[in-house]
Amino acid sequence: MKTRPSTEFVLLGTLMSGSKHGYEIMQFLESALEPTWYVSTSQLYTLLKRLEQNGLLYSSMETQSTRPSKRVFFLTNEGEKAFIDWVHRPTEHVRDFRNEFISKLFFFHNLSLEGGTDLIDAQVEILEQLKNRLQERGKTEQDPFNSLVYGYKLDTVKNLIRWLSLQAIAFMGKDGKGRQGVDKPRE
Amino acid sequence: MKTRPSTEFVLLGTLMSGSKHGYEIMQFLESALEPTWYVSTSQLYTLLKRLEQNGLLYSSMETQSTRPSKRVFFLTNEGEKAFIDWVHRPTEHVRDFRNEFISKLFFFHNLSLEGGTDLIDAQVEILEQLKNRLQERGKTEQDPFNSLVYGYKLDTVKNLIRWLSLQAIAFMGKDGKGRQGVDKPRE
DNA sequence: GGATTCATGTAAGAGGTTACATGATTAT
DNA sequence: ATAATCATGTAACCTCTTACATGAATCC
Repeated sequence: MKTRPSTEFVLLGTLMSGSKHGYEIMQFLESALEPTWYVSTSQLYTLLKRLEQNGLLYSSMETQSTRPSKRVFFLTNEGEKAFIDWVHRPTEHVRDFRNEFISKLFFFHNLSLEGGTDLIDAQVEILEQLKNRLQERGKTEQDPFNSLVYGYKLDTVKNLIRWLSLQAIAFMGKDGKGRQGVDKPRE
Repeated sequence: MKTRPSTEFVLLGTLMSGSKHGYEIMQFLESALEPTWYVSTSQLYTLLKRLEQNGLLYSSMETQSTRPSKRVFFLTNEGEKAFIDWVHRPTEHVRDFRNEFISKLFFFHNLSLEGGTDLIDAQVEILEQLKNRLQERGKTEQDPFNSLVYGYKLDTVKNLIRWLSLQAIAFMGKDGKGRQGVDKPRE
């Protein structure tokens, strides 16, 4: 299965609150996701074109009297579904945490989506499993450099878990929705 | 100034301990840098060719009786200098820490280079500055999502500093060289 | 007889950056 | 006058991944 790059989902996400044209998306990303996500204008227009070709968006030109005409983009049902699936899915790789996971939190907040704490729980679960695998490896590792590396990774993962359990949970409770399912028993 | 990608420096580094042919470099990376760096064979040969074209390596074919002939690569003076410069330079961006900085530590260990603790000190210094900038930003930030993001980044940077000061320093002291300059006063 | 190891590469494509290109309007 | 804002794109290039291509020797 070919996975779509996160940047495309971020663009889809900006259209969840209503149709926008390219320049408007750019401004939105600059103001709202500034410390998290950057998309160059050239890439922005390229991606929008591709998303339309793939049926996740459609667009129509709007002529304006005193301004250049603009191409306004709308989500298709497929596009909306793709975004909703993505935003509820935890991040697989630690390297994607900073951009991808954090921008998911942004959309929970920005769009007042439900299930934010469930996403955090699922993400913690994935990291706990990784933590266990790293601890196993660390035990049997003989080489001092490899031990250092596993120690580093373990340290990183533990810190992520701590941050998720404290800061991210607090953020969701305060500002995002997502209190649904708190009583759902875990297996 | 166009900066060469880290993968090229890693290849140069593998040749610091003596000339090798492509397949040998591949095996070395698999065994010694396995949890840190991966280079596909196709990319490996592409990069070796490019490094030779850029004058950092030269090669000669060696025919073998019972095995396919192999192209053996040697560092040029320029190549050696480029590696030495790179390996002593701290990493600018946090996102490059995991691969780039850690593989620098590997080479200090693997090649018994001097100045490992100096590199760690310089890296800590860079992160301290970043930490200060993030703390400043955090103070004035009003938006709750942006606060979360700055908090996350600050947390990450603090953890890196702690890891460097404890684990990385201990590793250098135990196995790598790099005790030179320990008495050098800091400003 | 079949899998693994040894050994080297090319080609196509995906994702992203940088540079280039245009042009009217509005604010200073 | 000139700089910034509004508004959309193309082209070239870079890094890396995936797939393709070959072929002898040795191990099981």
